[in-house]
Amino acid sequence: MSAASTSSRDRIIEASIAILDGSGEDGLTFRALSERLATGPGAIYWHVPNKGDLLTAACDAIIARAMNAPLVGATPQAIIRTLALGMFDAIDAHPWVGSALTRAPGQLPMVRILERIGRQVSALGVPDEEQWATVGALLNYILGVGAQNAANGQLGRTRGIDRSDFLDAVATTWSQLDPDAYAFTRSMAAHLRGHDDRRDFLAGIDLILSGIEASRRL
Amino acid sequence: MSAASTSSRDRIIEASIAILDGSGEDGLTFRALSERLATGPGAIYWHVPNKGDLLTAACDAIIARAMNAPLVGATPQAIIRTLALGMFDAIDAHPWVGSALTRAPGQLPMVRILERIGRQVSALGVPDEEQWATVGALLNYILGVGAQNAANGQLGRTRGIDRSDFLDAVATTWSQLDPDAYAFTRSMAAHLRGHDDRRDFLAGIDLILSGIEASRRL
DNA sequence: ACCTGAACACCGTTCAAGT
DNA sequence: ACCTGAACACCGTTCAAGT
Repeated sequence: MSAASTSSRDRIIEASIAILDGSGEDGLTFRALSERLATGPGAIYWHVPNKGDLLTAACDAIIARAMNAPLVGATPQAIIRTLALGMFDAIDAHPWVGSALTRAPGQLPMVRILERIGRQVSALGVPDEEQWATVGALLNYILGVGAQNAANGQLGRTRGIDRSDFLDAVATTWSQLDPDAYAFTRSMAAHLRGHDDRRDFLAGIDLILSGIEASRRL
Repeated sequence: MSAASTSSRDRIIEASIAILDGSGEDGLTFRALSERLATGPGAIYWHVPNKGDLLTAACDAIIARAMNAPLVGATPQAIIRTLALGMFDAIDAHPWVGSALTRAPGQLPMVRILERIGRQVSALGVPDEEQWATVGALLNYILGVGAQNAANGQLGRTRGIDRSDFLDAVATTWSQLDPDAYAFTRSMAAHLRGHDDRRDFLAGIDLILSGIEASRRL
């Protein structure tokens, strides 16, 4: 627990996060990593078993910070909203976390989120046999948004276009779709441009929360 | 529209689906693909611009079949349930579709789902300015489950363990977590073994649907 | 117009050899 | 105990050359 000392493994993970933030998932390479750490590719394998585990460890470092933030909120609902927003902001700042999360099912990063949200679902009074499905709904929704954010970030980097240019391009494509076959999608093209991701994310959380409350009243 | 003729591109996509189903995402290689098609790797590039687009095209073929199935259901809610289950079953049969979907945001596969679900959300009477967030909640939830299914399938293949062995391993790990720090996760370990993914998936859809209905009543 | 297959510039991972 | 760096077995993609 000596906060001062930093192990080789910690340095590897920190360097990985820096590379992932700067160059995305494709940028994280054992060669790039070893260059940054002024060592050989083989050295890293002494501390980390493979690339998948390295990505999960980097992901876990981010999730741990987000989930250990102090929880303000009077009600379980308010705390769930705070936790969900914490996840959104973490993934927004580190888009690669969104895809890293889904690739490590049942592992530590996911468990941290499961635990935090699960306790609030329990506090909400959801009966035991419904808790798993209820937490799952919240978790999978957060995961879906996260994965989508990750994909957008990745696309933006590889094609060198920023977010609003990308949304513009999608909106244009949508508005040129067949009016009969894609009436709804066309009607959404306009919304696409100006919409606030964070606000929409929270609206989804609120929808699930009110669904939980409605179920409780039956 | 001559259904009898099959273009080279169609043959490439069919072969890709066969490889993806049999060997997973890592198995889809331009070399493996060209071998199956009895041609050279370069030939494929005449019909498909790159691997990403190939994956999206294969994904779209699966999604198109699922979304074009005849819709039975008296109410918009019932139709949404049918559509969602269609997605679940498609991803269950082709796990790679789950991750391919998230990697093609705003593109055709996603638009097909958006359109089908969006129309029902509209039929539900959700006001225009809430439709985007509402469809997004359903879509992102489905996406999250799909991505998780894809990851499970991938993990199962690379580590050569089947689903129930994997769940067993996760349940064992969870039950050995710290009792104070991970009380909720530990209590879920038992549920993990016997749970029915498809039923839980539908429970999540119903939670969102009842959340939508509750919002409408305000 | 479409196909061939060698070649290029990379990967993750291993492993003998060092300190 | 930990690091080095060459080597192995792959990738996606390109492109001159063919038909």
